[in-house]
Amino acid sequence: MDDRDCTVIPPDPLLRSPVYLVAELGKLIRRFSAERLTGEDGVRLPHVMVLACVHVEGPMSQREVGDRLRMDAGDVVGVVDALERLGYAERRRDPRDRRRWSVAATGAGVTFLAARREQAMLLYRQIFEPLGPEELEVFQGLVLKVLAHHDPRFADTVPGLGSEV
Amino acid sequence: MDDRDCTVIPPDPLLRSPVYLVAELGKLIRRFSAERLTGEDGVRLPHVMVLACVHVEGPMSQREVGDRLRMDAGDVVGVVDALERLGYAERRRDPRDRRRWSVAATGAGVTFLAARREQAMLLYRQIFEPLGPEELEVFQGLVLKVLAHHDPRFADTVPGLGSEV
DNA sequence: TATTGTTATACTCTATAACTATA
DNA sequence: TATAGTTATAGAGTATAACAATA
Repeated sequence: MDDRDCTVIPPDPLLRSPVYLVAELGKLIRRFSAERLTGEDGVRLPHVMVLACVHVEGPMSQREVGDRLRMDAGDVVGVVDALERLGYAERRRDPRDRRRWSVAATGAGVTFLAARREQAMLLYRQIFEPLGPEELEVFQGLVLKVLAHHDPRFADTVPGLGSEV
Repeated sequence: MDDRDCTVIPPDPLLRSPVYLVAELGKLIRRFSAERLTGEDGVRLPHVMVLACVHVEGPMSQREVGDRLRMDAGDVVGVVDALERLGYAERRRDPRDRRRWSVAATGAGVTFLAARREQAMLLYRQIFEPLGPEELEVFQGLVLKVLAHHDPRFADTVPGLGSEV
């Protein structure tokens, strides 16, 4: 048939273009996350990200969470709603600016995060398994270089080491 | 509190994790494509990919297009519908196996593709502008390594050079 | 091969409330 | 004060991508 007729131009430039490859890698990550990271409670990657954000960097407004994680401010609302329903995070009015809600992780949230973070790290080590530590470092550096070029907010993200989730 | 106990790393590991970085890069690419690649006729990236596929590799069935581009077979149907409406592609019986439909690019499609491909290449050169040719090569190699590890179909995609769209 | 429907993500638009700054 | 402008949150709604189920 014509599936494998060893064309003179064997592969296809499309299948090696960085844009296509990044899209495929994104699919792969989403599939992995959905299959093996989504909890019974409906907690998915964005929830873990937000929770980790307010835990690692301390309580902050929803707007700040959105800025940090490059999430739409409106979408943060829903994620925090879910986290609050689960008792993993809580909102308090910022007494200094009552427009703001300060989002903080609760004790239960921290406990949950510890377990889920382990799970996530294991998962992502599996995804990037074929890359050695130096290669992973190079990879992160290259992606950061591209991102920082288009979004100055990535510039202050020092290209040092540290790959958790 | 427990926000800042076990962490000596100031910025935030999340903001440098490969998973997060890939997701952000995906957003960037989608934003660029939507802003500067979407045609008046509603032709978007998937359409260009499918058209390029049947042009570069020759006519093939929709199922084969889906396999090549890792697209869902059902989604290919809609894309080919649109391409056919625009006169850029056509479905015809495969003369060698009349049970099969084969999708082929029309003359108008090839003309359109040439222009749009130029546009796409320019766009993606801009996205990956900060990377030099060697760096881009390394980047592609690393992504391919990860993909091939999880999807054997990427294995035969030789890690040679060739970054078009 | 085609149709239909579901889900997640990213985004837009609008409304409201609380803040800031100025007349 | 009073007024105008800005910001944080919230909700509704849209579009796309990826996929499942089925005809």
